[in-house]
Amino acid sequence: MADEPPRQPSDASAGVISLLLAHGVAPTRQRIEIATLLLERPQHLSAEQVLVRVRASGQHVSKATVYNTLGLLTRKGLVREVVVDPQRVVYDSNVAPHYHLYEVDTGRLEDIEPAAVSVAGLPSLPPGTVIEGVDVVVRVRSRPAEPSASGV
Amino acid sequence: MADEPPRQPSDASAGVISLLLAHGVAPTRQRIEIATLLLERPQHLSAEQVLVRVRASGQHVSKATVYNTLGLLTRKGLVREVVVDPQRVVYDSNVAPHYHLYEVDTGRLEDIEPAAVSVAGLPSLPPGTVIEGVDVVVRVRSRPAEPSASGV
DNA sequence: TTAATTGCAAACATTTTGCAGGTTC
DNA sequence: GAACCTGCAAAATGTTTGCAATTAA
Repeated sequence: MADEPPRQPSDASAGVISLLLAHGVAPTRQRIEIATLLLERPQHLSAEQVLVRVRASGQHVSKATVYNTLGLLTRKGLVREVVVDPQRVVYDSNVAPHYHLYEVDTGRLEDIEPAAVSVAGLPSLPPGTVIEGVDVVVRVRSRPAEPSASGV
Repeated sequence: MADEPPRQPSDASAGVISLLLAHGVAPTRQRIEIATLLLERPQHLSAEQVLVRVRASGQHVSKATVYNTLGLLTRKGLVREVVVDPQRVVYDSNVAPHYHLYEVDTGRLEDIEPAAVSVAGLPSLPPGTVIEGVDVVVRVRSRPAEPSASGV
């Protein structure tokens, strides 16, 4: 009843709304905001980073809603959780099959094309189980291993 | 509790003590206890599980010491951290190259022989970096994929 | 002795939860 | 109008840290 102008979906939002609907996610303002931000391009964001960016864009979203939404989007297959750091879940907007390269010194996470790695000969699975996914993480250090005895 | 006999290193402890010394770790009672428990056979234990088992064996070890020791043993190459669950680090007493199979429903973690999987064609690494390790985690679900209403 | 190690509890960071109030269809 | 969603704050992990007391070499 208030004379607030109705929210006009932008082009980007329109696409995201369709996507959310297609995946059975009710497109609320917060979810649209979060999904638009994440799906705009392939990237890796933590919940905290999502919160900061959404707020930076002028919208208000609570921390709880960010967590709820990221969990929902993951369950619905719109984003993917990546576990490389034990203390922080990263959400990957690239849900196509691919692997990761993780720089342990900097925390930088980078996609690896699936073609670049071949995983073959998977083991016999426990009975009654199916593969949900195969995660490959190449961990790299920024400095070459230094010999323990002699310096350079 | 008073007239507790002085702790005599058992055969197992003797081996562990040598191992600790060989890796530059001062063999204190707590470290011996934790290392003996972990290295007794290939297994995956969380810090909490280590704490419970050490105490079950009659020794007292504080939570802080368990965390400190597990971190130390990891740094010294006696155990390996496995990150599959974002909310819990698992310590693997098998430091030989191998991969993991993770049952997401039960939390069960199982080793996969490296021969069972082939990872080839690693990508070009960022300049100045070296591979620290390649983690492969096969995630399986206990139930077959149920058909979703809409295609993926 | 002397330096390292332990234990306790408080601090911390991340994520989850309960519930009142708001929004949507 | 009914059902769902959001926000706030408190709770629930899991892990780290500060510092005094203890232990090992």
